[in-house]
Amino acid sequence: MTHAIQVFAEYLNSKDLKLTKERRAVLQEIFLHPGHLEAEDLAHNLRKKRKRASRATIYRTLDLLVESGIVRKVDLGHEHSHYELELDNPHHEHMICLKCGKVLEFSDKAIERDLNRLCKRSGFEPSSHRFQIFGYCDRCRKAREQAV
Amino acid sequence: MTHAIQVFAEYLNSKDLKLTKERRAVLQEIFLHPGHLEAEDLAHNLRKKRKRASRATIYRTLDLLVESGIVRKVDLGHEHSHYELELDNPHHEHMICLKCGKVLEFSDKAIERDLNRLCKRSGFEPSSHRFQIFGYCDRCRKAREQAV
DNA sequence: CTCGCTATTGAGACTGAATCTCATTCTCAG
DNA sequence: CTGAGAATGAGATTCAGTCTCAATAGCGAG
Ligand SMILES: [Mn+2]
Ligand SMILES: [Mn+2]
Ligand SMILES: [Zn+2]
Ligand SMILES: [Zn+2]
Repeated sequence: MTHAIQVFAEYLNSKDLKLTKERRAVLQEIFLHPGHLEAEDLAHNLRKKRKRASRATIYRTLDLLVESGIVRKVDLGHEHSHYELELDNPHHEHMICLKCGKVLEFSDKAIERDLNRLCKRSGFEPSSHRFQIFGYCDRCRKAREQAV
Repeated sequence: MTHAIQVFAEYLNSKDLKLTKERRAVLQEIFLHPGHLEAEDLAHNLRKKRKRASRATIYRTLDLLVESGIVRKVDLGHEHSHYELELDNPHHEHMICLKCGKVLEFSDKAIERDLNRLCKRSGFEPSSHRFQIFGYCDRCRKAREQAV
């Protein structure tokens, strides 16, 4: 957290931007709720704490946090974006349960190797990628099997 | 195309739905422009041919085509969906050029194997997945290297 | 072929996520 | 402490996609 604030402050400074109380509050809130969060949750949580920030500010701040490498935008197949910490949280992919929404994280060297091999073969220079698996988590799978 | 119409007609029939001229026109248009198409393009193309169909009808028809297994919805990282033929077009993943928008398709047995292995390990039952690689296609990569 | 029950259509209202506008307020370097 | 410039919030706006509902069309029975 302290480290993140520092990184953020430096980033903002380098761009002649300012570290406002709203931006600080958003970053703090992200640390309080680790995991995959959405902008509206953030707004909601801040409101409960009387640290309200407008939707516009929250989205603007999230963009800045992404640019500064503190937060990462993730696609979980919903109609809106999710965000997760990038600091101390290495790249990974997601399995998403279609029943309960649970998200499992995974990463696999073999897949990354294959990806690079495939890109090389087509002369494609990869800069990012994402891999999502939709299905049923252990719990929900068992519940379905019962039902049959 | 003939086959697709037949599949569609059967699907519609099985659901007590009707094969209207709008639905036929949409399906026909999809065959005329193979590749990754978007709903608005479809609307535009049909309008040029005086076969206009409303946005609502186009989206409704695309849903039906997906349900009947003729068309597949694909995510290319844009804010809107793309669609591609599913008939005679086996599952594959996409590389998307950030410069020119070009889309390369690829598929890889090793990745599919890894995916299944990883799911098994977590007790996750996969039902679908998608893998996107963002970066620069061969052409654009070379143009960038020149620029340096 | 005609009838009539249903499904379908289109215009436009609506939604939800995200972005923009702009007048007012805040930050921080000097 | 101050002022230039950045940031904020309310609300308007955008954009893809969905919904509503009155008018229309498909199609199976007869
Ligand atoms: Mn994650
Ligand atoms: Mn494709
Ligand atoms: Zn689950
Ligand atoms: Zn390109």
